[in-house]
Amino acid sequence: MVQKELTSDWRGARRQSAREVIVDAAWALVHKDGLAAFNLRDLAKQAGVTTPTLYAYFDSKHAIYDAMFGRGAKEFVDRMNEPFDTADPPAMLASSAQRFVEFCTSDVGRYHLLFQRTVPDFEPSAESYAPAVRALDATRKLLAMNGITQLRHVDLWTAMLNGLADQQVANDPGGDRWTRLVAEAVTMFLTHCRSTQAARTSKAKSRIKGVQP
Amino acid sequence: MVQKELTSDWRGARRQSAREVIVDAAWALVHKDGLAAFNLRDLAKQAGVTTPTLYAYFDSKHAIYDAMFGRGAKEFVDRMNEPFDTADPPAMLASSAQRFVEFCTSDVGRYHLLFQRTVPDFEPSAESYAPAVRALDATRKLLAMNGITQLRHVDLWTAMLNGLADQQVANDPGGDRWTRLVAEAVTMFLTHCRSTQAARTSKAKSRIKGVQP
DNA sequence: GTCTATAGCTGGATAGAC
DNA sequence: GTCTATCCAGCTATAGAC
Repeated sequence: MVQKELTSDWRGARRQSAREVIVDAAWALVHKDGLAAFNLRDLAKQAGVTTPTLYAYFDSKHAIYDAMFGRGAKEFVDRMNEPFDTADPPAMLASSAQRFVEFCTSDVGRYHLLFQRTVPDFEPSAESYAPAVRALDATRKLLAMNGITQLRHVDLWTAMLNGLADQQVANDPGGDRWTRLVAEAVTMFLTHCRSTQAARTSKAKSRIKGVQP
Repeated sequence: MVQKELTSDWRGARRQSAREVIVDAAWALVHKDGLAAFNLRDLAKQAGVTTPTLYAYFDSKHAIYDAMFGRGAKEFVDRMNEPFDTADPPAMLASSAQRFVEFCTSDVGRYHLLFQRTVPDFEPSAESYAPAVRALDATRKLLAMNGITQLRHVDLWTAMLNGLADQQVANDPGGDRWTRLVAEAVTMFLTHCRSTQAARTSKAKSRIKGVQP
């Protein structure tokens, strides 16, 4: 029951492209009707095949979720790694934040699968998850460019952006009540990190000079 | 098919208390196995009755969700409105934030039903939702005590706390990786609001004095 | 009101012909 | 590999006896 992932021969290539077609259809359905309504009968119809044919390419529904997750994670890292139209670190960070929230709110089903883990008993495989890790690394790098290296602050960053996206999706879908707050949130965050950074630095200097607070 | 809500006579009171027993059992199950696993067979067993008996007290599964939501919302407002052990507005706000995140993370199923709306096609009735509105009003009042009255800032507050709770529940259940950041987040938020408040005030003063920036 | 029994539906997964 | 046909599990909801 092992899935062939090889694409070295034309046989594998055909198989792989057929899998892609199915994943295309799956995302089209989820985008239209939401993740909760997703089922294999509708998927087969959308892909122009029958249910058993799906099982020629995937072992189970969860395997399809996994392929969908992989696709979504790849879209995510690709979007987050697109070049910025500025070299100013704070501006890049703000851009990145905008991208993140826009990515989340532009496809609610994708957001639920990738970030909310709303599918019972589903966990992505390491392969599918890998791109998401790369995206987080890119974010960490961007934060570091702004002098932000503490895990505490990285976590605060993800929580803040996730919260904005979540409120937008849950309470004002299609609107901009929370997305429009992104720039302000970034400013708030940067100001805060700089001030605590400054405090730490001056504390360190004081210690060096032997001064007690 | 209308549910009797009257408790004026002993008949209605008995009925109401039977409903409470069922809702008790429902929450016990959800607390144990999660919201996604919740079904009526298990609920009947837990409540010590059979499935049809549930329908003597509720019209549908959604009606049970609604009663559960009402209970959860009441717990929420009760917890949020407990007296604070301080009269200092910023300290009260910080306490409130701690309470909120602790409330969310202490029962994941409850968090999903109340705040994530993860049940397909379920929306709480106005009656069940009412306590949640009162809780948000209380939060608004607390923020106002700290000089924060703009809708923008209220929304930023809810997004930030929701984000912290969500990350905690989704990525570190049972831990404290994000909950321990609450105090810092509150400080960041308050500092930010004060500074923009000051900017607005001085801008207004400048306008009065006829000074251009 | 409470039970036994079951209808009726949905949806994942498979057998076997072609 | 793809189909038709079907199985089977799990679930909400109801019929009818007591």
